[in-house]
Amino acid sequence: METSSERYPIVTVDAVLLTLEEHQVKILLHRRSNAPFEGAWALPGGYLHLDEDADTSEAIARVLHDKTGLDDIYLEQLKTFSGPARDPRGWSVSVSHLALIPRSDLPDDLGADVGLFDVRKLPKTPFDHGDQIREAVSRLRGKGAYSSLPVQFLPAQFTMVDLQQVYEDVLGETGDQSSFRRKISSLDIIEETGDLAREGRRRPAALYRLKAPGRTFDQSLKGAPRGKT
Amino acid sequence: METSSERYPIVTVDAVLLTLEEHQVKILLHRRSNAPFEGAWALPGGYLHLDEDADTSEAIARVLHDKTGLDDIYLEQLKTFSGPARDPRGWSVSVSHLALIPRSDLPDDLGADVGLFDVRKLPKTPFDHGDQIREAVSRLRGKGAYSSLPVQFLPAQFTMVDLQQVYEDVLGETGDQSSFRRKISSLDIIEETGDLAREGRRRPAALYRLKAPGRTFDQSLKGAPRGKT
DNA sequence: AGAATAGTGTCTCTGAGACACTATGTT
DNA sequence: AACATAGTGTCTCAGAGACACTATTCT
Repeated sequence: METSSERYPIVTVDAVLLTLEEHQVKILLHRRSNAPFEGAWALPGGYLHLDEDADTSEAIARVLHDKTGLDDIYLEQLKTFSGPARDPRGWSVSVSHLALIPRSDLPDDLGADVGLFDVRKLPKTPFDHGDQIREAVSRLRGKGAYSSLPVQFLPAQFTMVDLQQVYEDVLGETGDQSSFRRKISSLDIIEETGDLAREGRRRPAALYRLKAPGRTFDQSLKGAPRGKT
Repeated sequence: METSSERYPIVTVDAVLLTLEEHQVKILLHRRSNAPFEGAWALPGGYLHLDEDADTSEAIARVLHDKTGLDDIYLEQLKTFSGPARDPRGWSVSVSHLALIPRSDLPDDLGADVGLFDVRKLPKTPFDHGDQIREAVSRLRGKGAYSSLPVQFLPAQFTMVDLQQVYEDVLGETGDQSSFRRKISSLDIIEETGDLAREGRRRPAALYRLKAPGRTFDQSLKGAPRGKT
């Protein structure tokens, strides 16, 4: 029966970490400090630590923590990429994850080896990172129209106007205010906090938050809240 | 200390192979011939063959070919399951796939170590196969309402009435004929073959086929038609 | 009070479901 | 011709977009 043809493949985890900056969907890339492709802009990723990771979501959460200092990032599994050629080190499997984060959770200055890039103007990336990014953006846009994914780009409290702006930035189209509010209400994913956003302008807006801590319905519960360290 | 391969986890591929029999969604399980869980009903699955598999989809296609003799099965990647506890042999990663097949493509008699089970009355399954099955059925039902997934349960040629029956079997609810035809037309996924199905009953029905060989839109192109070998 | 932004009421038009009808084959 | 199943026409109602209106706060 099993005559293992060789041994096991290399296994890694990667994250397509997206955020919104200047009304553009941007991706966080990181300069590789090791071979292969040392010095190239690439997705944050790394190996599993079999002695500490509970699953691949925890593994990528750990990697992101180590590379960006952030915890409690919204994560969901995207797709697994595999094959003999995608990594020059040999037959490999990469479990790719979608990560979403408000721009304000990142430091203003990211440093020299971390950068945010408009997803429509990407630098050359190694491996199949381009495919992973395309997959992630397509997931965001595809489900974005009627899911709670874009909410992850906002801080915990936000106004309806903020929310509408985010959806429009993600989908690249503007819409009617009244229709938007109706649609969001029917999705039943946010609730009023009771507070108001008074930012010195004119009439203050009501503040909302995501309803269930565990986000929406289908895939989302995966690597979501992470009560982790 | 356990067999832990220290650096890399065990990597396997599994398939949740679904079909439709007697208007029920059924899953193909297979009696394990090896440890662990020898003799238990489990998902068909196996190891990667690094010297012959081009990716995980090809790997699971090869496994299914070896276990059922079938080629050209509709496949799409489902999700990757991982963790230290899901397999007693150690930290493991399983890339799970959804496979759909017409009942008529399977032999009438499946033999003693292959069985079809109603997805609502599953036998005990080892590993996290129960989770994988739930995930697959939920994907089928979730996307089934407006995707071309259920078409994969039918042979290459089928009538509108056949098609409606399949959707209703999958979703578990009946609907209006006129509405159904309008919805399917708007999806633009099938086309008339020009032939008629004359099965000795009364008026013959027009025959249809899936439009693009590459199925629908979003995820489906993954492991789809497979001009394999 | 007036300006500016937040938030709502409502008209219309489209699209889905319900249901009755027509069409075309078999016996 | 009668019948059974395939396939279509159309009515109605609910929901989405467009747009004008009202509400609340700041200066």
